[in-house]
Amino acid sequence: MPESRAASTSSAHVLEKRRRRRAEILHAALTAFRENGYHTTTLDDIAERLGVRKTALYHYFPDKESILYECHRESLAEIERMIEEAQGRYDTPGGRLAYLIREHVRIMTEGLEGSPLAFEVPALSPERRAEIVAARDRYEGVLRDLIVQGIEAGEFREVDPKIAVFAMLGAINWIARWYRPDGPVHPPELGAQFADHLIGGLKCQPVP
Amino acid sequence: MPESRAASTSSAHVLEKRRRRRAEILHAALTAFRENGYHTTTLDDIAERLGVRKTALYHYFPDKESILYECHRESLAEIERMIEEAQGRYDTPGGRLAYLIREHVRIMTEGLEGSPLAFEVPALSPERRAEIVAARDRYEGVLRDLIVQGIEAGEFREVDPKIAVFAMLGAINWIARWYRPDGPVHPPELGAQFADHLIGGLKCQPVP
DNA sequence: TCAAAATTTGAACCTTCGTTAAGATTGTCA
DNA sequence: TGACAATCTTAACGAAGGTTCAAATTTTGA
Repeated sequence: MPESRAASTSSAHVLEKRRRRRAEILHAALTAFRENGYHTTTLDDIAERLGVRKTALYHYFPDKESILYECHRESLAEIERMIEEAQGRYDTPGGRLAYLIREHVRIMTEGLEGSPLAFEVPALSPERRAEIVAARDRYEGVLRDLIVQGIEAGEFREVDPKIAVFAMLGAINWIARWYRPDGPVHPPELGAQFADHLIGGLKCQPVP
Repeated sequence: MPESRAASTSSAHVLEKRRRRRAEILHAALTAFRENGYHTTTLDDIAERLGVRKTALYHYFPDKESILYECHRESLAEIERMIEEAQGRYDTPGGRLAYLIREHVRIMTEGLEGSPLAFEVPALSPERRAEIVAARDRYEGVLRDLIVQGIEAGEFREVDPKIAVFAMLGAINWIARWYRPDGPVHPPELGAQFADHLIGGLKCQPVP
């Protein structure tokens, strides 16, 4: 069972090579999942993108769901890194929120890393789903807190923070559905407009 | 083949009964699809919700995909009815847009009708998918036009209309992912806040 | 260069689930 | 009530695709 082999038996070079191969597989899988969804993507599909037979994948992952799971883990790691970065970086809640939106958009578009996190969560086993959902909830909590702070500071009007966060995350996650790297929309402008749109909507009372 | 039987052979009463049963099946399927996704939902799951064996479903629909397809058709009909209603109803682009957002939110929450339209599109066959996507594109075009009009009228700031529409639809479609009829969020407030948030964000230049 | 480890392959297995066929039960209506 | 349609059930099929396994091939490192 190569999957659980102790690191001590292999040289650093071999391990590094293996790590890279795993990353390649994850990337191929991620793209396939994004294009066709988890369930309609077969292991053959993923293997074909790598010029290999599907059984070769079992040398790196114990089963199909684990591939999806690792995609989720990577997304979450990226999100959490982003939250770290945001700490004490801007002095207004709106500023921090704008930063998070721009970064999240970047993550969603760069390498499409955030895509599976947006969809395909129900495909995971209960335990893994719980883990992913818990992490996602933490992130939502961070956003909610920023909105509450913005309201208290008078920067935002009084909205239901929970609903506002759902609106933002919906807009961002939906990117996985329409964005294409070779399309006309470019990530930086996308992030900027999303930040303006979603945060502007919290600041201004629309006239009825 | 009861699926293609001519109407003339059956009485109005029988046809009406059959129509209601079909609606029941669609509703059960819709709920199941929404909770677990199309692919993880089995015909047994749907049948169980109706207290019936899965083969009974074949008396009403030729196959599983057709059930999903009919869900989509109903969603689209609802959306198109909504667009009709909006015609010449408000005099500013922002007003019409706000109406559409509120109504779309209502459709998404009432009976969860809009849910499958939001997700599960890739599960359809190419022909059917093309049909659904075309209708969805028309809807997006309506929204885009309203935004362009709003910009020209000076009601909105200058944004990329396409991106703005994706932000709105993302926020709205995402409702299917988190909204629960027995949850704390109530549709009318949800629709109102979404309209304020998403349209307010088009009106006001956020200070950086 | 050579033995051991790593990687990939081909073939077969097995489960799930959509689907079909034929018959039983229920409902309709003259 | 009786014939016919409508509805549902039981049993079984078959294809798709994830998984296992033993063997072949390639790579590693001394």
